Amino acid sequence: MTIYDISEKAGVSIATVSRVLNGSSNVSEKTRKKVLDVINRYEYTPNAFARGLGLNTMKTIGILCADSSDLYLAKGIYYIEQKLRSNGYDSLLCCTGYTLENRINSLNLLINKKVDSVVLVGSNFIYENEENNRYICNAAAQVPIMLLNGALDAPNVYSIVSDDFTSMYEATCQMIDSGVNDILYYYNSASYSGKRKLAGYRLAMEERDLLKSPELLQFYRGSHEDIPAMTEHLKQLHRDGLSFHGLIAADDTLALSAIKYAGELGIAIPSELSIIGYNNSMLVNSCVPELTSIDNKLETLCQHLISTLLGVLDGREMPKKTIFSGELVRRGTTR
Amino acid sequence: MTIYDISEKAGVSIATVSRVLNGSSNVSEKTRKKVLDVINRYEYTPNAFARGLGLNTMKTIGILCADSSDLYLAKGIYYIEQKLRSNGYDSLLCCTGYTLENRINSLNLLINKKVDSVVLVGSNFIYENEENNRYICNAAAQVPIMLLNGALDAPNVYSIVSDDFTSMYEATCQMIDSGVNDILYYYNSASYSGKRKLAGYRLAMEERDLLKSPELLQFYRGSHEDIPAMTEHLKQLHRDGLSFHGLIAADDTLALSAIKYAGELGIAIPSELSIIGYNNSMLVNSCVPELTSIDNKLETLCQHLISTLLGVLDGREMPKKTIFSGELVRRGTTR
DNA sequence: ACTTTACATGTAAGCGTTTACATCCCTAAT
DNA sequence: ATTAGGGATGTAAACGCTTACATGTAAAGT
Repeated sequence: MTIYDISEKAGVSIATVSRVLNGSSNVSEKTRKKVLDVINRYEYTPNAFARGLGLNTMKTIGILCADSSDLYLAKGIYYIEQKLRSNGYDSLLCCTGYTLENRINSLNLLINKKVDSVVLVGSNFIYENEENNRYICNAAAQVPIMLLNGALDAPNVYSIVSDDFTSMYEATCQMIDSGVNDILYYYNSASYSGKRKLAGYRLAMEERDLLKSPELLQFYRGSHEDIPAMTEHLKQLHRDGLSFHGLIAADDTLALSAIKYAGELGIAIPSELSIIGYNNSMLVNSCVPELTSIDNKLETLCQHLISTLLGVLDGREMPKKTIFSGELVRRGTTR
Repeated sequence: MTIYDISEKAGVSIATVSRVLNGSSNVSEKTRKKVLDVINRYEYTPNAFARGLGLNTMKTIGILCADSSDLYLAKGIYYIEQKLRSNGYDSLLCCTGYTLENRINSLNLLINKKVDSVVLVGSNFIYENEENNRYICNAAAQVPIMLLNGALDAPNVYSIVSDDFTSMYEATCQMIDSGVNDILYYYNSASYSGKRKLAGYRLAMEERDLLKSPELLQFYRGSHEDIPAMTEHLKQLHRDGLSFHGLIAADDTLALSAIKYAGELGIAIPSELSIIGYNNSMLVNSCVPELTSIDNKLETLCQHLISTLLGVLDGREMPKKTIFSGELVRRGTTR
């Protein structure tokens, strides 16, 4: 069933059919009805390839992320997908894992698929090394690139970020003000936002001259899902004699492992150990006591990302970088 | 940069360029090299639309799921996406939510996008009412449909399911054998696999005449992420005087809420309350004690789904339904 | 009544591939 | 030397749509 069949059955030319298909104004109400009628009767839908060839767009946005099974990224993908769909766009998902080469390949692949834009979900896509970010700039030469929680100052790339630095700074200050001086920072990522979070903690601690030992910065290598391994890591630190009465984690899973660690060692929360997580994910309610966590307003970020994207695709001038501040949500793991 | 530019620069016809692009055999090694050289030098990539128009396939598989932010579904999507990519296919993701109308729309949309197949992730897509499943059959008339954890006997639809019935039956038997007679069944979905799980529990209980009260079947309505609400629900049951020394949950989140419930009421696990969850997700390690849970081998299912799909696309005869059995992974919430 | 205008519709030329078919040239068999 | 055969290459038609341009028609203005 092609546009020719429809035009024939409706007794008009293919141009007219195409016009009603594309909502062109130059069609009389009568013929529009007639054509629409035939289209519905035969359940005709235009061939997407041919349409793409003609229009050079498929109303599809590429989504690139490291790992769609990550709790936080999955949420981001979900919001973005939803909001795109309600604006008439589809999304093409690519999970790249964490190697640069795969990322470059996936990005090119998406662009070859003729997506109208690609949004990079998560800051793992931004590198310290300028050279490594060139693949993003190359891509941006073809289509606008949207960065969720990552920032890069380059033509045709737009960044939507949460102010992780300030969130972490303020959370640390508040924990210090509550009377905790020896605060361990527990993190597992050296990504763009990972660095910003760390910097926030660091500033708060250094301002008060509390960052006495490099041991207070603890990096966990390993799967972002492997809570037992994280717990074990903390227990090892304990055995090694490291002492801390506060723990700030760069992710809720890390914080959760701290709760387990405390539970297994009989350390009381929050009287002997205060804990703050990050992301305010569903995990915060899964534990006892419930986890104090920083909410970085993912849905707001996504909402804004999509409206920026739609603006860009519409040819409007849009802000290159937008920053949203987060919020500390207090629960049982802090005083 | 089109195939014409390349053919010109390489001094051959577009047909030859197309042949090397598609790995056709009828090209001399010398010209193949020459053309490849030009292609690489100019970083040419064929236009996906034009190619699609000619070949009528885009090497893209549609993925339909209710909610990609669901822990379990997200994992499934991840595995499928990975395995597709490593076989040269891309994936187009659609989250439909839980209404039939949205599903029908999304499915049609994917097919209009000319995907080569669509895989439905999660059994929420299968309805009791035969009539409601017709949308799947309609779709199957166009492209093969793959069902992950849902089954439908229809032409051109292939089902890959875990044997939730047996897993649940055996888990229930084991809990009974461990000395627990009053086992609450806690569930939140009446989907295809939801029903099968329930039936497994039911059989085990009824065989021993232990299903004394309908109160032992507790349905939780509400967000699959809202653990506090689930916990509250259980506490309400307790207040209402319902007594149980075992709880089997259709999902780990539900089981987690039971752990919280026990914690808040000072009920000892597992001596006073045994708990079994479902999915063996990352949540099982996030709590104290760690959660005994049924692993339904999601990765195996996905692996199998993809190889079946590739077989089907390859024109081979493939099994219409494949069943994998699960496994009870014992941890601290059971004796 | 005749021109102008504006709107509705049709015609045909792309868009960038794939591929059936035609052509050419070279090798090998007679 | 002649010819059949086959591999390499080119030509051109298709794929199904969009859209600039041409054409036609009816209402409005003179």
